[in-house]
Amino acid sequence: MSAATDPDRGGLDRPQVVGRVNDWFALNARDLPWRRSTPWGVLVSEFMLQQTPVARVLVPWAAWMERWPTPDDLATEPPGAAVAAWGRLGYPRRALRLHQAATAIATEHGGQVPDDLDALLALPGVGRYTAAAIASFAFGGRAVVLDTNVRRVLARIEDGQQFPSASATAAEWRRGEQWLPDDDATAARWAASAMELGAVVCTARSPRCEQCPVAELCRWRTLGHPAHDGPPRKGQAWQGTDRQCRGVLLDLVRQHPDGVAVEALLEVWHDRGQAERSLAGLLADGLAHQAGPMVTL
DNA sequence: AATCCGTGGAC
DNA sequence: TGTCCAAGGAT
Repeated sequence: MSAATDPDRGGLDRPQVVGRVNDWFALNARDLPWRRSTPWGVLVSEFMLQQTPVARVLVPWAAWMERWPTPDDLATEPPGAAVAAWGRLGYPRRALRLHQAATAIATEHGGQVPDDLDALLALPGVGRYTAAAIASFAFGGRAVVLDTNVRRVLARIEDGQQFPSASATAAEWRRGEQWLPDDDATAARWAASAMELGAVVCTARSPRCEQCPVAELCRWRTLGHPAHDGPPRKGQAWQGTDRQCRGVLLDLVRQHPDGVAVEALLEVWHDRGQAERSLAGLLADGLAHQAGPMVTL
């Protein structure tokens, strides 16, 4: 069966799409600083970019790399320094995991970020996406890089759907393998270009189809941009949650490098019981530490 | 598999 | 103004 008639591909010529998107990327790639950095710089950027937009990462990433240019530099310092430097990027446990990853790289990999997918996957805070991203972006390797952008791009081009499912399925990872060009260089380029397309053109809210290099090949566009019809995509609750409470508490600790009294800390949240529970969680997670009546990072 | 885990910008 | 969503990972 030819590629043009294979129903699994929706009549899509995948190599043609890859070629067009890669050509588009060659002319339109953003000049992001981690794209001209070291493997460590790439790793740091990937941690920071987990659920955090590029625009908010640029400044903290530069400061981080200035202060800790290598994994050894970070591993030498206490975890609290990483949490402090993380600032308001969100999900501060990522700072802890980044410190743990740096420590593992220092002790188990001679201070060099590994280029092997399995070795990367074994690092704290590195999952399937991040391992593939580092292998591909930092080392030019051939790996399936499947993030929210790529998932949305493929859902639209090939499935004709506005949005992919809530989380990546085994079928999507298999399909990602089928999309992957044979040679390392083209595969690495595709990994970056597909993500870039999703990030700046094929966006979730307002896709810029007029700027898309594969608009005439896109099934979603051909079908007239049908709205999402699957199960409603539920947003995360926020008001009054432990997450909000933890955020408030940790922010106060962050603002006081010399420590905050437990009593003063618990007073900033209206629900005493929830504040106590949240503080206990932060302490258990290692995001905060208590010495007598005082709490520090 | 479903939930939890921060923060801020865009609309 | 409130909702949505952003280069996910761990449990």
